[in-house]
Amino acid sequence: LKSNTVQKESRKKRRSSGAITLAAVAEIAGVAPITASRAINNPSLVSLEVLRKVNEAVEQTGYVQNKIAGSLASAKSGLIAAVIPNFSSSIFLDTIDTLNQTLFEAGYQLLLGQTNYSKEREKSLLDQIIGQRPDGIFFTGVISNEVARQQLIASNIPVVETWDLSTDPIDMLVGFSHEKIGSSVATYLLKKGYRCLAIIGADDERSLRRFKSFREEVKAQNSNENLKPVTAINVRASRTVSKGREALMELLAINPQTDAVFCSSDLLALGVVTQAQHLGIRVPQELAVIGFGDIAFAKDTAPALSTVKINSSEIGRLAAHLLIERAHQRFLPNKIMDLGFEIVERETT
Amino acid sequence: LKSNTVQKESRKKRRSSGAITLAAVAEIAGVAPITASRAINNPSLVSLEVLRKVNEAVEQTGYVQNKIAGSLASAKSGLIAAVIPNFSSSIFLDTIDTLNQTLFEAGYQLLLGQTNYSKEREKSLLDQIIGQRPDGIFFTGVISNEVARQQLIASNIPVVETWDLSTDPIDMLVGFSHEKIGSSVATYLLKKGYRCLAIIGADDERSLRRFKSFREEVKAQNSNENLKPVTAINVRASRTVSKGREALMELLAINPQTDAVFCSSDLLALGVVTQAQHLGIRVPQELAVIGFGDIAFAKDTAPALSTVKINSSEIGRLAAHLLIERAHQRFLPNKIMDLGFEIVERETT
DNA sequence: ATGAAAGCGCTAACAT
DNA sequence: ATGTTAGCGCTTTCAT
Repeated sequence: LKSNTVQKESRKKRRSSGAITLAAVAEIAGVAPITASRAINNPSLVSLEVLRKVNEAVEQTGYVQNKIAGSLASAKSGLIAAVIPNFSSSIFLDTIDTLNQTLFEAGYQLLLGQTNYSKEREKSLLDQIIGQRPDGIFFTGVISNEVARQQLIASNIPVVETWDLSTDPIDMLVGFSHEKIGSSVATYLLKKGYRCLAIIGADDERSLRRFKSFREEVKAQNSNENLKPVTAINVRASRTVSKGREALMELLAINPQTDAVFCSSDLLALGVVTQAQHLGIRVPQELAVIGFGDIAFAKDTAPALSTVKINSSEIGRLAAHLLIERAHQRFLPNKIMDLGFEIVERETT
Repeated sequence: LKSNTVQKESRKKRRSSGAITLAAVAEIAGVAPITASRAINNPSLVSLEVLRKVNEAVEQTGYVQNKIAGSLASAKSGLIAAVIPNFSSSIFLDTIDTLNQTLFEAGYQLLLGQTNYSKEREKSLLDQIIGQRPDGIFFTGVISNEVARQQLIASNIPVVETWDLSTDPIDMLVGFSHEKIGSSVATYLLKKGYRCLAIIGADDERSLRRFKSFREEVKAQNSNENLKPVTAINVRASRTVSKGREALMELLAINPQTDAVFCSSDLLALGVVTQAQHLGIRVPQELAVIGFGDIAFAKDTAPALSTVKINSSEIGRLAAHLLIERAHQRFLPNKIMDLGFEIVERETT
């Protein structure tokens, strides 16, 4: 049986990666390549007889589809890109986890890029990503850079922005209002009777927006009451427990009367609580602490941490569904979805 | 100027994704497509004049390379796949973080897949991944499934296995010995004077191997001393703080004299410490606790957590370098690298 | 330093 | 239900 790969006149040019191709499988099965393709990708289109022969040939050769070639031919890559700031902020990972699960079940692979909160990095990452022609792009946050926005719109790739609300998303949006969170937390703490409020947080854009409305709410309620101005400690990019401990020391040096702190992350809040315990400050009697994110073990710390809970898994699930729908060209009426938030009262407030 | 895309006889078949192609850029720049390609990918090969014209055309059109087409032509995808169990075990994320950083700087994109500790899932993920023809694959852990191993070897894709040591890796390996960790921790606790040891852990393969050698070490040292047998609490797949709290209750019910616990993760250990505090058990005087992983805030808990530290970032960095070297067809002498570990003594032992 | 030609391996489009 | 043909958009190979 002369079923060896025929070496042509052997003067023309050749390359080939050496891997088994669909054409080889088709030849063994005794059908045309397109028929083998159908048998593999859409079995209902071929006869049982053909299906059997093709499957046999696949088994025999150990054939694995070259999706690169398929992507080029069909203009569908089967890839969805996700852009995240980093892997340390575990708060985003629940979202990515669920996003990935949901996408995988629908047959998509996840292409992951991290920006480290750098706008330049975000731009070069975006070029790389668009180059890969993904079937959709998921962003943690919204894109403000106008050049990037235009590029995304021009690329015609479905986009979901998340973790925020904005009036003019590039395409789709699944998020919540940081402004509402800031004012709600302020109102909550004031209602609980705290009078000298402070904030400890990172200087990323979303934290800053929460803090801004927090301050404004305090100021607004100050007309009829006698409130101290809000003290702010900026921890830059460090959202860690140890930074929270340091930040409390800094805060108490500036304003020892502080009786409530709103932190931009649960880890920072945990640090504040730990440090307060070290200093013999009773939580929440002398100092109330509220975090942000509701990480998995917030309820298991001692005392259990009060925080702002976001349904981060739901963001991932919804974003995945939106992208999949869009990839299938389906009509989507609601392009902006507000998932809200919840203040979870535990033992630190 | 008739520079519009000429619609041929308009009876033949056409498709085209509609995006700007390299050919279009080349035409505007007045050069051949291959020259435009060189100007973009390897500027040193073209004259300054050509470079200028091509850059101008790129700017003008907003051209973004189609890497899918490039990948097909060059048999290089620019993608490296990473397989992780999940996103919740933050211990793996430092590795992935560094892996991703290092790869990005070298121009690679990360394709991420999660197995959820399921062998079936791992297999179907692998098919999907090989289909994308990545330039390398990173595994968290080692691959035991023989079919998968053969498939990977046949695929000819560079592979790094990690987080473990094995005598016959598929290709390259960056890890450490779980057996040595188990026996070292046992020796350490016994030297500190603890006499009734216990383990609390998940039932993944690597934890079990640490525990096995932990037990064996205790048994081995029992010949000359009078040690109690090791009690074991299996928490299945939950490596959470709250599970650690539950597990301690379970443990004390079974064996109230326990004076030292080795946990398979820092979060579990943290739960044990928290629960001990709730119960009024002094740590480490009445109960010693040691974790695994050295998560970022292990040093900031109260009391600070003793643990086993793995250089997880280094695993990512090394793996990235190995894959990149291999992708460039370079020779690699040391295929197995043992990164070791360190017992970090803090306040809980 | 630049270009012409020929594919990479697959699938869409149009037959039959 | 199956096949024929012609690309997808790029880069390799070989010339000049």
